[in-house]
Amino acid sequence: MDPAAPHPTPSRPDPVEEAVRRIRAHGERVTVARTAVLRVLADAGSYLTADQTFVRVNRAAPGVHRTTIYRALDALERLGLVVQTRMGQDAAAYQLSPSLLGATEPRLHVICRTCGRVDEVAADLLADVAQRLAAENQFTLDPTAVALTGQCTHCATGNRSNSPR
Amino acid sequence: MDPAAPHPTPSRPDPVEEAVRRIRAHGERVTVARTAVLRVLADAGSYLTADQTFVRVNRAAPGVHRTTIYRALDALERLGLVVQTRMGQDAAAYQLSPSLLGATEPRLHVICRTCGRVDEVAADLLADVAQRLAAENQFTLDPTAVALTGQCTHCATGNRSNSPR
DNA sequence: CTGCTTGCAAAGTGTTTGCAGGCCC
DNA sequence: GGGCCTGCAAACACTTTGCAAGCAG
Repeated sequence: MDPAAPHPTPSRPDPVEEAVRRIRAHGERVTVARTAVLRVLADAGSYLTADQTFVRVNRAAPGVHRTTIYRALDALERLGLVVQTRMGQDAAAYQLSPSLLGATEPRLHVICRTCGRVDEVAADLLADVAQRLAAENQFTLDPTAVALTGQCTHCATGNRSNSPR
Repeated sequence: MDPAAPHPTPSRPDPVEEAVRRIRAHGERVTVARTAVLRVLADAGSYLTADQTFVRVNRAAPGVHRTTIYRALDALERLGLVVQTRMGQDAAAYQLSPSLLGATEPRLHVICRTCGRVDEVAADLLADVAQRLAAENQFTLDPTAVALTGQCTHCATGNRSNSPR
């Protein structure tokens, strides 16, 4: 409850501050909408869709238009501050870039095709794959943008009682 | 050009015939639309979107409605005869199930985030990943449904002259 | 004949665009 | 103050749904 130490890692300031710095460094503008989007993504534990971001941003900064969320997310992605991932058929999902979080590895998730559940998995899972792609196909894999689809044990064992989505 | 040997592997007849057999085995109906969809997918070298399938089906069987393509693809996917993959932001892409082609491994592709190009890669690329997911996360990976995103050398080397999509 | 499939039209969802006004730098 | 960002409305692409008619089994 110490207001002076909101985070366990004081050495890493605030990802939002760092992001703002980088926006300026790129010569782009820091606006209420963009800052709010960054804050919301920073506070979110995992992926957020554009719509979820819209809802949360409007709690803190009412009046921000849905279109602006899309444009802000797009701009932040171009600046490398936000990463977009596609999971299944659904809306695109966004998270802060690992570089802002001090993480060397991005968060990696698997999604169950049947029940739609999302689980986090070992971040280095695709390390070998990335190396092989670089060597054999001259292709630089973006592990964050990869959505691994399949089935969780619960659904794979023929459990049909799950909500199909 | 020998009409009696259209395929180098005569032991495997026609994926469409096999698919039709399985449709019947599941107690579902074999229709012109479904057969045409299967034929088109069988003849296609790689992924087809629903719309591409629609266009090609209508060349062979004019009058088939776009909605029917969606419903046919959905039905065939439920029967395990067709696999759907999402690539980037674009429309869903479909291919015949590997089980129909006698292949043990599905086709695997990488897509360049910048220029949108799709390349086929080694089919066993994700074998280790699948094993790890099974062991560590009790998760059955569906390699066919995975779209690997990243950048091709051409775009990664700062080449900005590409059509951005 | 029974009811799964289809055609048609319309709605739905997620996302993008054009334009005028507003705010950041 | 110049021009990037935004709000608003409309368009957009892809996909789904309701209903009546049609065809497979």
